[in-house]
Amino acid sequence: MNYEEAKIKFISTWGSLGTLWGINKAMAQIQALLFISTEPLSMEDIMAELQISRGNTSMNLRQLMDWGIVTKEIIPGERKEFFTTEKDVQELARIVAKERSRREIKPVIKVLDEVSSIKDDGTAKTKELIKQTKALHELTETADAMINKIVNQKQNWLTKSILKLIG
Amino acid sequence: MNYEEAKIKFISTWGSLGTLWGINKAMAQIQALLFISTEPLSMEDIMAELQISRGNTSMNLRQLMDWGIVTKEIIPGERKEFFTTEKDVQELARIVAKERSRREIKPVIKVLDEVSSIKDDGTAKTKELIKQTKALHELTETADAMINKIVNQKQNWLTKSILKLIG
DNA sequence: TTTTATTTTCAATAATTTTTGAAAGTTTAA
DNA sequence: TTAAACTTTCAAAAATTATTGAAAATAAAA
Repeated sequence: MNYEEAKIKFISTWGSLGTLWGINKAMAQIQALLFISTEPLSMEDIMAELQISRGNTSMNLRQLMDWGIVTKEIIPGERKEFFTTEKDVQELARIVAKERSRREIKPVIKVLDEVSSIKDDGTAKTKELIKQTKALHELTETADAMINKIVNQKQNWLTKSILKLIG
Repeated sequence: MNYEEAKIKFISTWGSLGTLWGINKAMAQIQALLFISTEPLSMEDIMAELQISRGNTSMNLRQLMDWGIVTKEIIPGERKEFFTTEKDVQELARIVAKERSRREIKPVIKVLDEVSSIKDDGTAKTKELIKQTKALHELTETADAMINKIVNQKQNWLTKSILKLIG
């Protein structure tokens, strides 16, 4: 596998993994492209590399900036805008975890809390609903807290020392 | 909020959260319905409750069984098939984590390994591709191992004692 | 066996999501 | 100013994904 092949394979794989961290294909591919690029890229560069339209590029770059993953670079003497992505994988994981928590998990925790707090009317089905949604509430809250804690750690959790700790 | 309202709210919220754990809306809603039901439900029951077609119900039940989340129950004297879901949230988390790892994360780790192993031709762009995909490979592998370890623990990680440990 | 109940399959349809491209908007330079 | 370079917006089109429903398949009962 040469450079070009590897690059294409990486971008397309990372793109289809987008769903796993809650973003769409084009968005993930733009991020992937920037992630392995040695210098900032313009919209033209991105359009050409990924063969996508101007509108698509513009909208997805905007979303990536909303997430805080991509930033605009001002290059002296250039009129075009250039873009870069966060290059540190750990920081990237931190941002993604925080955003998903805020956008998706926290709202669900709220609903689970509301639903599990209805008045117990004594019927079996109400008891079951309360019991099960309470359990789900606790699970979701703990998992959310855990992920944020791990990802926000100052020390490098990638060193796997933490794995031993948990084991 | 009364029982009916709470039930509807729970099912629809859990359904739209489906994407977060990688399954579609109907699939998540069927699971949610079974999760708060006090007894096994037939296909008819599910169709009526969720207002979805027979084909849809059949296909999504099959998928849930493939995941190992839902099981068929034989009820003596009944000709219809009945279904139940795993009721323990911790076990549910274990199954979901294991399946997602197998279906989605492991294949990505493999690609990242391949891509990061290309020959270093000395150019800056190749060096960057190798460096960044290596970092992503390590991140993904560690996160995958960590999640599986946490979720497979015998002791109840929901008790939050583990949170203190990590902190 | 034949009939009846039930489930599965799958082509067609519907719903949703993504992408395009051109007009409108903005910014910089002359 | 005005013009040129560049970006954003958004309605329409394309692509993808989910859902339906009826015919085919399967299983149980008569």
